[in-house]
Amino acid sequence: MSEKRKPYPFDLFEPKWQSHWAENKTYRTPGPGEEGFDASKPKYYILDMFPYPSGAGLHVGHPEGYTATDIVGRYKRMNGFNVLHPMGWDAFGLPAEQYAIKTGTHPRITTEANTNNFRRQLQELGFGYDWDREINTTDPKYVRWTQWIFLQLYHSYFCDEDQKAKPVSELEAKGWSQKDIDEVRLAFIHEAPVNWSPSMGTVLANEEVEEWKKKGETVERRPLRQWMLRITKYAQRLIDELEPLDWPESIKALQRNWIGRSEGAEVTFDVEGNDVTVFTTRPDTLFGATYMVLAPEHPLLDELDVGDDFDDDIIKYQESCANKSDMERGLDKEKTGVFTGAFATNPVNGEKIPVWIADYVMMGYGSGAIMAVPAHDSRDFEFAEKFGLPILQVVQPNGDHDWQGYTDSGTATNSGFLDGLKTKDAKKKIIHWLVENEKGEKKIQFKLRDWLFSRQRYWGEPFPLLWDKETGQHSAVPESELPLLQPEMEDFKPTGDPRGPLINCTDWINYSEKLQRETNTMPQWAGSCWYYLRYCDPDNTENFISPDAENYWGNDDGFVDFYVGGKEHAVLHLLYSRFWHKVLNDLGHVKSSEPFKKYFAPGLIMGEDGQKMSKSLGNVVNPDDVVELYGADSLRLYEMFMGPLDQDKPWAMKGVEGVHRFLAKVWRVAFLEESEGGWVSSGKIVEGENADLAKVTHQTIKRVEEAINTLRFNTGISAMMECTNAYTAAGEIPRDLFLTFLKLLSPFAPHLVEEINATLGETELVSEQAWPVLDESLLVESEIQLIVQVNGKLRARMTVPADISKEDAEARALADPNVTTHTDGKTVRKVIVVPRKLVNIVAN
RNA sequence: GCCUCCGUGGCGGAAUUGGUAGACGCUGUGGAUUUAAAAUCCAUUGAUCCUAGAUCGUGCGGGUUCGAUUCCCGCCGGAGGUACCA
Repeated sequence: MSEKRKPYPFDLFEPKWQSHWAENKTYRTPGPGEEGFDASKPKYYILDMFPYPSGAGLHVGHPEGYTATDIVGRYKRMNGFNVLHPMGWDAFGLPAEQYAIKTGTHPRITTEANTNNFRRQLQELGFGYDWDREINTTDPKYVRWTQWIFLQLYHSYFCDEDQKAKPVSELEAKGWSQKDIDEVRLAFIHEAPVNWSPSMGTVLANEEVEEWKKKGETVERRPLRQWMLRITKYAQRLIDELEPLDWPESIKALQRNWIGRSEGAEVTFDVEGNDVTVFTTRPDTLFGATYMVLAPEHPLLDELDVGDDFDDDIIKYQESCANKSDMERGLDKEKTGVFTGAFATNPVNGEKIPVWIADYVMMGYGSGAIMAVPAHDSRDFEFAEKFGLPILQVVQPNGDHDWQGYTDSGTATNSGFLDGLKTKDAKKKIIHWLVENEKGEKKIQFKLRDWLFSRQRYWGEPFPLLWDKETGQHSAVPESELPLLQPEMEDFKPTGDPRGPLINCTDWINYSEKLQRETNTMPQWAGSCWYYLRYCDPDNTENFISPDAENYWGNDDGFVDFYVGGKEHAVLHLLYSRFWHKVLNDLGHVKSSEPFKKYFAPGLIMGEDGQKMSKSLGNVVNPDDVVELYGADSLRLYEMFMGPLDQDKPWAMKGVEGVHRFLAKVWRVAFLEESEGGWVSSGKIVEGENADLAKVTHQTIKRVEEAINTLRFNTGISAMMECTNAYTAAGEIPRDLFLTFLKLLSPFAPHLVEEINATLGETELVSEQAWPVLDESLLVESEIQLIVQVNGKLRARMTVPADISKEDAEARALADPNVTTHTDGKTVRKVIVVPRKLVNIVAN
């Protein structure tokens, strides 16, 4: 019966305000052309990564970033901005499909239930989203434009000369054949070994393999025809255009690393009458190449005529490698390989060197062939040692290092015309020589690979493409037929057919006598590649975004002003979005070339035990439980008070109690508890003035503003706690100061603030009022404290007039008894006076 | 191995153009209020010397400086990313 007494009645007023906001559309943000739009205001577009609405519901990690953006968004609103702060659902995805396979429940049903639950949870946290702009990637009205954008890629190629995408119609006009156009299309079909998951019945992108393997799925290599997107053409731009963005350096580094740019040279060797090109970052070591290694899959191996004995070895070795993924190859640290029986001719000196195959050379990087310089490459060194291949020094190390296995730069030696040159200069000279002699050229190589874009799933956007049954040529579905939705199905089981589950829907597949539909679907990334654009104009039926909306809400130097979301998406999602945005930019559909001007990644919230939250560890905190016990404001405030936003930090329920107590303290400034448990006016809010409280309040304005601008919310909350402590101690608080304070707190704890504000008789919502203006004059101190150090050690504090002269400060410091005890018997060598800070006396 | 970041009380963390280390909160201890509890309030809470006051103290070792948590060099430890990428 005796329910735990609530320190303030959040359970009554939080739902009340949430309904009020929803009914009055308090956070509705009209855009250009919409009723109530005020074009005179500046705009601010602040965006959260939209969630995948899983069956498990919201995790306490979600509200971390969402609260941060909510605070910044509310702050900007109060400062006169039109703030676009939307929310939606990245709702395609495997879990709903797998649930469908198990239960027969259509993914659309599951998805709807999950989004409803997520929406409820977010609304119960009081976030100021404009729910009229809600989007869902599975909504046919959204799918239509995802497919439309895909067709823009399909109809484009990358022009190397201008470094941008252009319509393939330009090539058609020049008389290019379809076959040649397909060689350059941004969306193209390609047969290659891919990661096929028998357990899931789909292929996966390289980037996804490890994630699913961890979850227990099986993945194997298998050659299949797949749709790819030619992201590699954008590699250089994706690096260069990252530079000016306001992103954390660590995230930029992650992307650069992933794109993996290497400068070097291509060198052509003759192998038994065939040209074989290798890529090397150290062309200066060409004289030290003592053998060549081909990847086991290298096409040359089929051409070579080396005799049956060698052929057998080669085939045996190829078979042993074929079953291993790149990842597994990496795990076998022990070098393996076989001699092919063939020899290559080193172009620079005519040396005959043996050609080997080994799986430490990958077909997917460079040309799938290397010149091995064992003296100056650790892998080649290891291989040469194991197989007794010659090791020839061609670099004289800087400093006192052993030349064997020395991989840094130095001075060329045993290298003919390069001898004596520093590595840097030797590189230049040898490249010049290679070009002159038509044996190679300078080359920039990237690790980034083209994006495997097709999946064999039901719950994804179907490709709006058709195949001619006779010619085998593909073509696009007319735009008027978009969206192209999946057919209704009862049975979602994988067929084992690598064309995916849609292959069973014969009615759907057969488009006409001649034409058949593509049965692959797009990966989950597709919808999240462009959703930030759709929020600006979510109901547009003519265009994916109107030029007016694009123009008003976007920036030229990065569309979204501020993007917040987990760093687990730092590489893939952010890279894919940037790629699509650049294509849309190249084709003239958007003005900016980058989607996100500023980006920030909140840290992970760990379990109370300091470990990552997981069901198996039983340390997961459910936001619903926290809201039930302490209210939404407490949850919001706690997540911001835990520590720096970008840092990983452990959950502590005691900490929630702490901020809960703080909010109760604010409540009790305005209210007094009756013996019956009700609340009446405290009578402490009065008309009047109080210079001390005015000073504290204005200091708090300053500190909270700084905290919001630098995303260090924890320090802003500390400031508000100190301010509240001052109010509590004061007894009576001037009404205008308290109302000012409420404005400061409102972005953090909007429910509590609106409730107090309304009860005080104010009629306008705090969130719709202007942010307080700092009065610097109130912060001016007439007296300040100076500290006095002797030899850098604190010895005394003195209260002095704020405008004290250096001379007076020095004189008073030297006379201070706490100072003289430490200077007596010593000679004062020097006195440093830092105005308004300290006096340091150097004496010995 | 490489890239990026981090290391401050019992805990989360404050303190940046180098200037009082430990703000704010949690925990602990003592007290007030209460029939009791909840809630609330007050004091105290880096270590050592066991009062004063002093000494030590921001991972370790150096350096620059009147002065270093902050800047520089070299280590140690941790987190994340990536990895036979030629």
